Amino acid sequence: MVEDRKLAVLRAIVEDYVATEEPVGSRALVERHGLGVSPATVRNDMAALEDEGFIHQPHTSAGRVPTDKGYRLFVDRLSAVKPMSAAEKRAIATLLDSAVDLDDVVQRSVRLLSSLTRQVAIVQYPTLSRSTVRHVELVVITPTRVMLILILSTGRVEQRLVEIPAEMSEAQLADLRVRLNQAAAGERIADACVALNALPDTVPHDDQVLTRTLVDVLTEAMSDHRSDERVAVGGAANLARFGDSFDTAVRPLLEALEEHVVLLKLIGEVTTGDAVTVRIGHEGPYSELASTSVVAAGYGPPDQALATLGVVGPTRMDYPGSMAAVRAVARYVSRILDEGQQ
Amino acid sequence: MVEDRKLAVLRAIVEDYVATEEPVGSRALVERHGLGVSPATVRNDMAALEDEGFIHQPHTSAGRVPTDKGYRLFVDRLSAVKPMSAAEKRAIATLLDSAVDLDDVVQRSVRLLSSLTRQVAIVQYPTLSRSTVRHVELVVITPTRVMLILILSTGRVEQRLVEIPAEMSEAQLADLRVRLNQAAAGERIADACVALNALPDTVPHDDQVLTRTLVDVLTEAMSDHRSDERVAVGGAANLARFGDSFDTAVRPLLEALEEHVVLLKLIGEVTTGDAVTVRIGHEGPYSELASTSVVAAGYGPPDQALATLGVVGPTRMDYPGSMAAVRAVARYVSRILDEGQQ
DNA sequence: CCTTGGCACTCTGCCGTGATGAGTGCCAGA
DNA sequence: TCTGGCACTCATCACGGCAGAGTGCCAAGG
Repeated sequence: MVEDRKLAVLRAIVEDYVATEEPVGSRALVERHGLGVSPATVRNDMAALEDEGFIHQPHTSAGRVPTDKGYRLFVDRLSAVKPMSAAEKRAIATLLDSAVDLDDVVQRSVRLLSSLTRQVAIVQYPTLSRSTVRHVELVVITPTRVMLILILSTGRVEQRLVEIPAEMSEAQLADLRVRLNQAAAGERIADACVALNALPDTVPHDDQVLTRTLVDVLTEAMSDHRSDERVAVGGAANLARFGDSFDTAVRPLLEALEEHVVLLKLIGEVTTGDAVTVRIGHEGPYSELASTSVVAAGYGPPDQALATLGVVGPTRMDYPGSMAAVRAVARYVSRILDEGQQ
Repeated sequence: MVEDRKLAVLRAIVEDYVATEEPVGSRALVERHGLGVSPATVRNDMAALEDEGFIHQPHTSAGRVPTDKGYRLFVDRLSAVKPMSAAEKRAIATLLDSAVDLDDVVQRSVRLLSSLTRQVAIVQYPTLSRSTVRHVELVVITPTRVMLILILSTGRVEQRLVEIPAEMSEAQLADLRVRLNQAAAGERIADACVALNALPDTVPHDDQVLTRTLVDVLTEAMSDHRSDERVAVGGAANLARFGDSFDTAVRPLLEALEEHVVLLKLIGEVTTGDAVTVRIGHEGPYSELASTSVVAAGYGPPDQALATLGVVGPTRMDYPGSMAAVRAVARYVSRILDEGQQ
């Protein structure tokens, strides 16, 4: 079937171009892949593929390079996600299992992803919005200062130092601690905010101001967007590997890496939950990053994605490998977080 | 005085080279700086400076470029730390004043430093070793799991989830909390470890195993070197500005930025407390970073440096400006931390 | 109808050449 | 001690020609 061979040619072009980083010609193609036809035949197919917009030649008498559309077809129909080797799986498992806390899990994931894919890795911290409040703790620092500690189901801890208007007795403190936890513990962030804000009206008049102060700080801490926006980045050194496309890929990416909001938007628009999302070149939201691709996946409990992780690299990247690594890491991280949960 | 003019020539060469990034010749020198002598005279001085190893010419018939030794002389004797403008001072103050917690202070400092100097900024988190324990908190998560929270005087919070061998009553928990705090609160890390480790012997026999478990986790958390080694990095996008020296400067730096241990060693060997340290090119500990310089300063309470912050860039950098920015930020951060202390 | 070998054509990349110009070192004179 | 002059050295650039890779097209064969 002719159509089949054309797709085989496209696949071969993508694979060769990713491997060699150079435009690939018809001769090299038939030699390296056992296509069983002559270069001339391949040339005809290439001309057709070019007409359809899947490949493109930088100039007459150069080899062909896949277009974004070509990569898209490759990812959608021509590539199988290649399974991780047993050794890689073991490496992932042992590295992540020995993480001591949430921060550590995220840090290790970033390192893992970047070294597995030899690409820039991005891991979003679990978002607050979908997690629940596990505990609220009050600690007296000085007579007029209290440290407010908020522990969430994801393991994230937020602390705030609060100035209180007047001294407070141990009994008051204990009472308040109980009340705060009754209102918030076990609730989702949004629900906890509502419950907490109703709290001041239920306490003795003398405590109302104090309670209001604390509740305000708590709700601020919960809705603090900083926490939603936190990401970890790693593997920037891998950018050095494609020093050739410095201005089109390295520089814009370096700039983007500083802007965590940009990164979140890059890897963030993943709705499909478990599946791996691939955004190729111009498909992404930023025109400056038109020659980079993103491979990302959500992670978290099976039913709901807490956050996203992924890698960013040049459009000319090893998609099957990256997709496999991203999927594997996302799964393991989900499992780790799930275990830490109870 | 001849010697004086030679130094003036060196200063002019450094300033011009930093500004233009190109080897500077005798003619350009007398034109741009009012040296009052002819190019020929300057050439003689240059020849002398070259003999003494302060400057160097890439090839015959090229202008001169300062050597590391030349930059060193410039930094030590020829440059005054240029004071920050009032606007800059205000910007630093307002940005840092609105930080909400330790993490935020560090993050903001990194951003500040990198945007002030247009260089890569590195800020070490305050080290544990010199800080004191402010409070230890126990929170029951499930009947056999306890969240242990350690709050330090620097504002740093460490949390650990601990499996306990048997269920524990509220009373036991409260008792233990008091005991732990009596032993550790207010003490330096090292002293707290000693006191805590003596604790299990003083409690009723039934509680000994439990206490031992918790104490072990606490001491582990305190001596956890991860925390000593934490650094924040920012401004990597500024690396894009010297894309010319990609292989000699950008690539090694990118690689170093991943290795936080390396970064700590880079900015870390500062003993002088308040003063700004400059390490130029080969003076540093890593031969791969021979064409980069580090400007760093310790910060923390007046008497003791808690940690270090600084910038890394090409040897061809604006030393007076960088030194001023580093010093200013170090001072403001010290003040902020000091205020947060009480 | 598809495939194939052949052939002319079009580029890019590379190399050697020569001209240009910036910058130096040195020397003799003020 | 400074200065102007002069010969000299290199890097850089533009130019032209050459080799090589790769294509498109065509006519012949399965």
